[in-house]
Amino acid sequence: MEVAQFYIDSYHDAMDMLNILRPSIEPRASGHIIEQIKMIEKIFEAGYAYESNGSVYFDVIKYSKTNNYGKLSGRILDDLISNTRDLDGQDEKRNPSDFALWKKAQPEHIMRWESPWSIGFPGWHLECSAMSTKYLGETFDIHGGGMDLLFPHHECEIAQSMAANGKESVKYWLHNNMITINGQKMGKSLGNFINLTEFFTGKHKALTKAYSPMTIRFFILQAHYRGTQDFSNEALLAAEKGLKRLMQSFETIKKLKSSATSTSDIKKLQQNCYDAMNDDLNSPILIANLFEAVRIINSVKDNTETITADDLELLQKILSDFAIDILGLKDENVAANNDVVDDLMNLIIQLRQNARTNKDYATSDKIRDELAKVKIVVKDTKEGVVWNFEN
RNA sequence: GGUCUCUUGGCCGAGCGGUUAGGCACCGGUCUGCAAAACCGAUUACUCCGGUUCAAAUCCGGAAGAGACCUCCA
Repeated sequence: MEVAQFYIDSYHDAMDMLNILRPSIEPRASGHIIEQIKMIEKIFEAGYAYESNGSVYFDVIKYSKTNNYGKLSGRILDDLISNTRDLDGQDEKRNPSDFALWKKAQPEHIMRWESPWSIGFPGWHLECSAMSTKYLGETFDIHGGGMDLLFPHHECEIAQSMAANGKESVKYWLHNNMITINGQKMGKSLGNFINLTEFFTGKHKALTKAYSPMTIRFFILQAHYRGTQDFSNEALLAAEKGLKRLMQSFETIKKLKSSATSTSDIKKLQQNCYDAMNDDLNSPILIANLFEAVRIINSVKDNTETITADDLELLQKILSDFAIDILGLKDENVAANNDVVDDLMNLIIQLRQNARTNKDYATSDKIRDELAKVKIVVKDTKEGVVWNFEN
């Protein structure tokens, strides 16, 4: 339990940093043994379970006579039977494709619960079916998961729920694909495994620098969830810059002035954003549209485009709705929420401005360079000097 | 070995038969004391070989390469 809690906590920490909302319920399998035993009993009553040597198995062959086992993963049962490898302990099953609902524990096994069949533990597909039924009902809308769980895990879930409840449990399945590192799959055995904390701190030999949680989030959103995605320093660097440009537009838009006419079709842009998300959550297309918004914002600022007050409001809403609420991005810039820092910076910038007025560029450049070393960026814009912390 | 998926320009990544995806990098320009930021412009594609079609990155067949699953770890 202590080990599990450690990893649950570090998982929560990482998810919080990525600005991922916490679920309302995070049920644990070990806390739902009773529900799982009850579900096995229901499957028994339906006639799709059998006991063998203290363990209970699901009769896939019988199930497939009236149901399509393999419909989610596109597998054919006959192929599965002929291609199953010879494994130890298969002799308890009537058929190699049958899967465990309850396993009798070996003497050394640490998971031990009482059940009508033996002291043991539930089969590894069962907890998902039992817990989802308990908290979401016999039928619920969306079931997510990684592509690697598609078969056999999710296929078995479908069969179990169907057998126990007599109806389809899930309306839509969402499977996200795997990630690769420099074109190679990420795997502990390959030694190229990078965890989130290592991304955030940059402490990994494959990383040349640290990448902020929002950079990672934005990077992931730039690829479609169903495709594989390749991590590399170059790609992460590109995402970091792109995100910076996107977030900068949030500041820029606040200062824009409206005109009598708009040179861009903002309503069309909004529709394009909705269309992108409606097309199987096509976040890369959505982001492309958001960059169109950025372009418009910057152009209005540069007086090469104009925008009406209504459109300006709509544009602000688009950014807020799609970038913040839907994509879950947030501004990571450290604000100067400290009056002392503000006063000091104003003083320094004043001194630098004096030097510039006197054409003492050696001094003004030195101030800028030295500030850059402590991660403070100074920019001379038409509207005046702007400074902020580099994150 | 079996089943399935993928292969896009320097990098990442959309695309589902005809229309500029987008981001980053690079090059030229505008602006700037310089830089940064921003804007404008240019350039670089569709693994290979056949086929279907007026038209293919997109459909079909084949080859090569990569990946996932085929494990009572969830």
